[in-house]
Parts: sequence; structure tokens; C-alpha cells
Amino acid sequence: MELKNNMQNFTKAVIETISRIPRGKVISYGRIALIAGNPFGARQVSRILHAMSQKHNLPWHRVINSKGMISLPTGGGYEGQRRLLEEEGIALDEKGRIDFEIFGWDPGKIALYHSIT
DNA sequence: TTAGTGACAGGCA
DNA sequence: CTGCCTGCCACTA
Repeated sequence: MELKNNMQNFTKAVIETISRIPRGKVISYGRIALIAGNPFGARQVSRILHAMSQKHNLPWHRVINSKGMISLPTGGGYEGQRRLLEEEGIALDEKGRIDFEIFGWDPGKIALYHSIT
């Protein structure tokens, strides 16, 4: 059960981290997994999102893969996510990529981000 | 119980 | 810079 609790903690940490993503910013699955305490939990993060995002009212659309692209298949939610991102001012280039240098969110820089805004 | 799958990531050609 | 291959982990058939 200790093991089970760890998984619960990871899930909770993931949910909490995602809920903290500022509007207009994005972060990768892997980075969230790392912050939540599991360096190899990127796939679990996606699984958690798919299962709990609506229930927890999370900004799931601000989570993308390490290549800066939307991971959903065209026709399987891609358009919707892209639209939500663009509504927040997040730009995608002609290849559907988002620049982390501009829109990437790093929890470690939250203080800096806060001071600027 | 084993095999297959996936809203991923990093290294290599 | 782009595409392919392998590693990881939880869940489903």
C-alpha cells in the first residue's frame, strides 16, 4: 500500500502542477513528470490527463510534448487544443510547433514571472 | 499471467 | 533540422 500511496502522490502532484500553469504558457509532459517526482513518468502524465482533466477542470491544453508540438492526432482533438492555445495568445508555426523560449513555463521561474506581471 | 498499447522522451543517423 | 529506434511505466485484453 505504500507503493499505491506513492502513485497517488504522483498523480496528485501532476494534477497540482498542471493547475499551476499560467495562462498563455505551456509545458511538456516530461517536465511535469519530473517535477512530480517521476523522471520516466511522461506517459503516465498523458494518461492522467486523458482520464482526469475534465473532472479536475485542468488546463490540459497547455501540456504538449518535448518537441513543442500537440500530441493529439488530427481529428482526435488536435484542432480543439490548437484553438484553445491560440485563444491564449500562444502561437504555432507552420509546422505546428510552439517555441518554448517564448511560451515555455518553468515552475522554477515562477517568482520571476510574477514580478514581471 | 503474458502481450500489446500509448495525449512521451532522448539519442542517433 | 527531421525522422526512426529504443527505453519506461501503468493499464487493458
